[in-house]
Amino acid sequence: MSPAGKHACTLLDVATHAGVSEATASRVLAGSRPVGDALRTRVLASASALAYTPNPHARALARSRDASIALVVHDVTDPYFSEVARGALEAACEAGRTVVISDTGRHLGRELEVVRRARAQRVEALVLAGSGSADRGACERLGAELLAFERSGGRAALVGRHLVAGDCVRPDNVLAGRLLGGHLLALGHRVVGVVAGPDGLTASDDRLAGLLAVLASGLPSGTAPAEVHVRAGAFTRDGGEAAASELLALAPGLTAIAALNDQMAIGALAALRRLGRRVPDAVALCGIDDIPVARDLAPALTTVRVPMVELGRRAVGLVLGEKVHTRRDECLDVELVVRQSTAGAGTVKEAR
Amino acid sequence: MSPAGKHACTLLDVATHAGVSEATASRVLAGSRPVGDALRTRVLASASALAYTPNPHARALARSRDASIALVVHDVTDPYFSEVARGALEAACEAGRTVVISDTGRHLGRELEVVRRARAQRVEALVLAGSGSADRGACERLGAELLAFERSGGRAALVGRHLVAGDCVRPDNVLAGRLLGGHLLALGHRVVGVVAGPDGLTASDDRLAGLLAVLASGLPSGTAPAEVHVRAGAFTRDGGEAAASELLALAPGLTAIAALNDQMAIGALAALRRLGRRVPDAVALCGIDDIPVARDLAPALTTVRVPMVELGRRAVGLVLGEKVHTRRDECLDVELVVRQSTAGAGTVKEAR
DNA sequence: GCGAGCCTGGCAAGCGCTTGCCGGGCGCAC
DNA sequence: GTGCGCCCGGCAAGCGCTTGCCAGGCTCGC
Repeated sequence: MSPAGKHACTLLDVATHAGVSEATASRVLAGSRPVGDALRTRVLASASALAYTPNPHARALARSRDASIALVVHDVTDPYFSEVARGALEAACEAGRTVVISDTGRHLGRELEVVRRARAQRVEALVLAGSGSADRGACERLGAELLAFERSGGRAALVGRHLVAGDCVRPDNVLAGRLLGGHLLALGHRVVGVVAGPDGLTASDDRLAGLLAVLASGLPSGTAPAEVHVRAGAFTRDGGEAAASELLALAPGLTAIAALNDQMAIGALAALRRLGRRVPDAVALCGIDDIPVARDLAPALTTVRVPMVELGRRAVGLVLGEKVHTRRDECLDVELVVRQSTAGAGTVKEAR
Repeated sequence: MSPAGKHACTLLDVATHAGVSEATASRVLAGSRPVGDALRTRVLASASALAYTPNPHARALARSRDASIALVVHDVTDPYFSEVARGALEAACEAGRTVVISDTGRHLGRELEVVRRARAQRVEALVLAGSGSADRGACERLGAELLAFERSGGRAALVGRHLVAGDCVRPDNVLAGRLLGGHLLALGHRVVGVVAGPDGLTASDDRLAGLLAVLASGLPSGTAPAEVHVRAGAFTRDGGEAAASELLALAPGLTAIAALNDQMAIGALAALRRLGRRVPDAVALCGIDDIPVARDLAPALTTVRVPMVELGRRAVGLVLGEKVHTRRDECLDVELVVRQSTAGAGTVKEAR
């Protein structure tokens, strides 16, 4: 079938077949300039007759702008990131874009390198779903690189973090913290341990700020403030397990542990189990994100639902959407999901 | 710094700076032909002085071969696929390749389309980690497309499935099934429910075959065969939950459930919990894959460890490795991991 | 009725890199 | 000493597509 020499057919084939010039064919297919109806239909017909597929490299070269979007995550196997990636992939696919993905393995160096490459490759858009870093210097270098990327005409979006350049889309982290704090206070907890993320990450800092604000000041209903102990856990399961162990040693009297993400809550659960502290009877436990497996843990994990897929979709939406002059910052709503890990019989209860 | 007009510097810049022709510069950088030492060093020096980055599109266009590899998964949020993706990404990164990823959302149509696009784009390699399909027609079309892809010079590898074209790397699925069967028999289970994957998927069929073979014939040690009930569960958590519910209704007397992957085991666990059947006391439960969360479930899940990351790495290794004439089929070893979900006090025990 | 201006098609010059081919310079064998 | 062949550098022709510019024909205004 078809000439089918070495390549799928080229624009020239289409143009010839339709009896027009290559330029005209290009214009109708790209819609870059109005073309008369007669020709347009002829070209379109020829294109589909020949099953024409434009060569993306030629196009990228000519336009010096690649039509794919680069997605950077810290760890694909982390449910949070894979959900975000899922959303980004869906949106990109719907927009007909291909996405090149990189996994930094939580290395900042890799992140910088990837952004640099994205710039060199002149991809049209960049979505950074890495969780950021406390390292000022690294952040500045990354920011500078991102700025350069934008100045060279690319679009960038950050998921759940701020930088000197790029639009931002994030969950309402402060609210997430407040919700957890309010929930724990209302349940009567007065000594709570917090498994935080790495210092300096907006995601962790904001969640922590919201949580502490509520915990430290009590509820409007008159509920008294609580004593709080904080340990950082790197946002990973193992980090959470370690941090929870320390907390338990440090403050044996605590009746609740709030992990700032679900992965760490899973780790904390393991620590509690290992130490023989029953959840929620002896210690209540909660997380943030509502990763899919949260509901299948035993006890099912109380958490704050973060629209992870939507974060990914929006991020892609931003970088593909029309260019606006001000930097955007979208904040997505979150919602408390109460399950068994904070609701057991032994939990101290108070009138609401 | 540097001319820095619109683009990062080009090969021509390097050549000029080094005082050689573009062709020579190209050859030393690509190593496509020996070049005298003097020139070589000059060129290399200029390249690094100018921080030269080759334009991948120009290269792809000229070579009519893209240096990136396409990775296709059915669902990035499924831990199995994200682990595989992780391995593939690592390997690709080490080999200096970029990877463009597509998530088919478990739609066969998308899969076909993606392969087609990979061909049009002339990517150098394709890694298909989709789990296949029972739909003969779809498989044939996909196989044909893959064949065309290979004939056009691309390399393809399949993870955990066979097709008319492409190398294959997979876990020892039959062994995985046998291990589970042997384990359950040894524990004394004589009525077992099996939550299988979709019919027609090699991964499911092989696991099932291994499991049934052992279950139906007993152990060499003289352990008697078991009565088996099978229900398919689509390899998803929800499918597993539904299938397990059916099994329990169908054969209330079963003392063990073997899910053919961990996701379905998680679903089955939920079903058991909902029905008030304690695990492992009333019903033992086990899965296959050993996804990271398996050990954090309560009870921790007995399963068969599948080297998921390694599957991804190998797949990339195959497509990037030297071209050999025969189709390869790598089978990776698996290992039984016994945890609490089959080890509770109430489990019927027999001498080993 | 005629010129100004607009609309639309085509020409051709690239985008940055690779590669087939040519040719100059050198070493070697006879 | 001369001829042959080899090694390595350069020339230039693309890879497939986009786009600035030009020109022909049209419409419209005066």
